Amino acid sequence: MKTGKGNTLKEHTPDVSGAPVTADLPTATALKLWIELARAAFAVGEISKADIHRHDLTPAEFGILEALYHKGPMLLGEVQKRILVSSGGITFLVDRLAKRGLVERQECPSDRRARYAALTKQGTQLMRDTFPAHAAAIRDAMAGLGIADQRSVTTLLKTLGKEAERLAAETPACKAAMTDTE
Amino acid sequence: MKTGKGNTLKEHTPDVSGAPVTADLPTATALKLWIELARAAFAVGEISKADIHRHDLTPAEFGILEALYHKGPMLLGEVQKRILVSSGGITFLVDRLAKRGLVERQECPSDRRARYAALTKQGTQLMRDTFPAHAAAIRDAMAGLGIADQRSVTTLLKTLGKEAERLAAETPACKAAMTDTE
DNA sequence: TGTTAATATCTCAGTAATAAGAAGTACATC
DNA sequence: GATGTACTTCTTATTACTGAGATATTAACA
Repeated sequence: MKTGKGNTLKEHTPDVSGAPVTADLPTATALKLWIELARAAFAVGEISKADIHRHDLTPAEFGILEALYHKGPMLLGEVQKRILVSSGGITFLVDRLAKRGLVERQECPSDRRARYAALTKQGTQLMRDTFPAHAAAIRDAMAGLGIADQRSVTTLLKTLGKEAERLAAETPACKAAMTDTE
Repeated sequence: MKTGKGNTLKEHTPDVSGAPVTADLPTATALKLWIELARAAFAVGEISKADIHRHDLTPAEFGILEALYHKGPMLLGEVQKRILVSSGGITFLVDRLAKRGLVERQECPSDRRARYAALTKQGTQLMRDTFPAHAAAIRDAMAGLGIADQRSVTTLLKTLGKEAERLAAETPACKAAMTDTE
């Protein structure tokens, strides 16, 4: 496999010789969860990425197309928040999609600084052709759990994610990084 | 996270105008789960990354140090499988850590192709100093859920992840990528 | 009005990583 | 032994993206 962006981090299980790091129970529990969370997200991400690469797109590019496909034209800043890239990144990515004729920029009548990104006919067609198969690949990737389990994990992860995002937003070091994308 | 590297992907919720993509129930459920899985992993990854960056390390570098700290000297290939980077990546990362005096290469007596990576005294000391705080940061990141919920999510994600990895391993496009590290 | 701050996008140098393949080494089978 | 295959690390070129700052516009308020 390859590591998706910054997506590394495995095993923290404290055991072996020489270097004792006996974590307390809440910490040990959280570390185990982090391992499984990272592993699961990575594995599903690989499946998603493999499918996306079949169309010569990066995950970030596909994220943009997907957002525009489902929500219609969006301001660049809105897309940026949604797919979580840097401000430079969204410009770069939209440029590249525009060069391929999948996306176009449109002026914003009420704010001359801002630009909309919108799918072209070709871009819409591409998504119409490819999204169902992509969704099916994700569905298959999740097939280890039944629907009921998937629902409960979703609920719990939503709670977990919200709190982590809240915490990240007030962590000094993250704050700088997040204000850019959030 | 990062997916990093490649860890993007948000919302697939099918709604809006013009472009109908009404997914069936299992697919819609899986897509919702994927959104929350990616968001949660990303948010926790950001917190982890912010902590790691305080020591001027990348997540991948920290992953190596962590593995060596807990398991002792390992073959480069073993480390590579563990932290999920490419074969070139592990060479690059160990080089960089070696330049900083945190890690050293050791010959393998039984196989002259292979090299061990091992923490230096300085590297061990660094982990001793920084790992507890890092573990605490992860614990706080997970604090949105109680211990019992964390345990059940861990169990479910383990099942999910195993199946996704199994599936990825037999998906042609992933296969090539996986054989490199797994 | 003029000044200052906040927004929205863009530019560009820098970087962590990947991908593909080279080189050396081990091993199985003949 | 000789030969072909598989494995382990390293090299080199390329890439997708970040981060810091530039530019242009809007908004806030004295």
